[in-house]
Amino acid sequence: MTTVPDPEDLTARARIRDAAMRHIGEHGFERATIRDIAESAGVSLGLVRHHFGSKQALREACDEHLMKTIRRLSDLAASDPYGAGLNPAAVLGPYQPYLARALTEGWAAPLFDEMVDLGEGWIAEADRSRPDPPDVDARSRSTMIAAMALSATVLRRHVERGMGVDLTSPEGQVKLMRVIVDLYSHPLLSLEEAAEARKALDRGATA
Amino acid sequence: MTTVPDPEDLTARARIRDAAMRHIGEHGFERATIRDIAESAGVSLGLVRHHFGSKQALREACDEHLMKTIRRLSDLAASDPYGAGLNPAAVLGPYQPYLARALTEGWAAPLFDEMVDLGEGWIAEADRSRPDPPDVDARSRSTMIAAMALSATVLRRHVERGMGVDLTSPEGQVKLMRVIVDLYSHPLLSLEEAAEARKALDRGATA
DNA sequence: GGGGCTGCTATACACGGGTATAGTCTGCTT
DNA sequence: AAGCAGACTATACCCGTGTATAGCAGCCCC
Repeated sequence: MTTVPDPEDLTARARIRDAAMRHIGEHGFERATIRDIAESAGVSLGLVRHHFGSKQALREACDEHLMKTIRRLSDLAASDPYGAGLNPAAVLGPYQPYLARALTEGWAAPLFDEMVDLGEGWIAEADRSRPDPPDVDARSRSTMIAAMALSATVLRRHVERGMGVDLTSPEGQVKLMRVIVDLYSHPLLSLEEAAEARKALDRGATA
Repeated sequence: MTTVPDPEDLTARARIRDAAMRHIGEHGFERATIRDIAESAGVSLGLVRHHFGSKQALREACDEHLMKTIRRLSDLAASDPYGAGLNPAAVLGPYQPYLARALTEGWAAPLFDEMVDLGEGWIAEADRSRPDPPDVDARSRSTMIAAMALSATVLRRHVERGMGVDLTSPEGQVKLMRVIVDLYSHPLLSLEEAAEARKALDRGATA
């Protein structure tokens, strides 16, 4: 998107980082090998170590780059209220697979927390015009909303199969947004059903 | 939950399988070693191979066991409408980490698809009492709902951090359910906002 | 009671892959 | 011109881990 610069123009260090993000995104951290990454970047094995020191450090550099990129893109998307807000994944483009790995393989906690922070303020504001009092704190709700928003990214393969589209394609993105807009504008539970469910929980029916 | 049988009672084969599910769930398939699994199960390295043949085959046996367990539990939970339906994860107990790995590391597609199937019928029924016509097909919506329902399982660590609870504990489960019930009974988008968002999508504002 | 099966252990093999080291080339500074 | 630093390569090391083989004990069955 937006005319990616020719790989030849990038420094070797950047090429290695990008290759690492692709490989880790596709295969996961363990299965991604430094040798494959080096080959993908068109450099020798030793150069990877020269620039990053270790595989762990390479991963951390990728994380840092991801954070920086996401922050930049989310600032950019803040001006487009109905575009990116609902589907943060849409903005990430090629970084999506890496993000999914980062989230599910344990790291990337700060990124998730940042999303929760953002949503928390958003929710607190929405609560002011809400008729009934919320049953749970805004932060917990924001956490679940963040998790749900990321579910399409994290479970991308399954969602693509279920919806029959390629989520990296423009059509796929539009389809996904339509689904999300529809779901978000129609409650899955009526207020009565919700009240009943809460009662069941109050009775301690967890077992 | 429900008085787990004493590990000593289980056959070695079952002990190995259970240990594998724990280890893979905790560390992922790659980082889980056969040696550690064998030690956890209190058997020798060779016995694992004797019973399962290869690491891949061991994983497949775990998948099969997971499927069987989930089917059994979901049948059981079908009679408890407000209990498990909203939060399938609640039912899985110790199998949750393995399920998360299975979903994010590529396998377990049939399981996800089964959830989508189940939800699709559920949604088709709900559509009949819906005032406005749905914007997208039931299957796509069911897919996203399934993904969202699994997000707490897949992103468990992050959700726990955000909500400040242990999701394996009864209190954590109740808290999670309360959040979900609240979110599902209150649309995040008003119908006007949704209409506006759809318009924006119609105009092709994907970029 | 010997043959053969199953459950199980111990040990060895092979290799992938992260790490480490030595060395070359280029360009810049003094 | 000397020399130094940084980018880069080639090669070797070595440990972890999946896989394979050989062997042993108990048990059933004719």
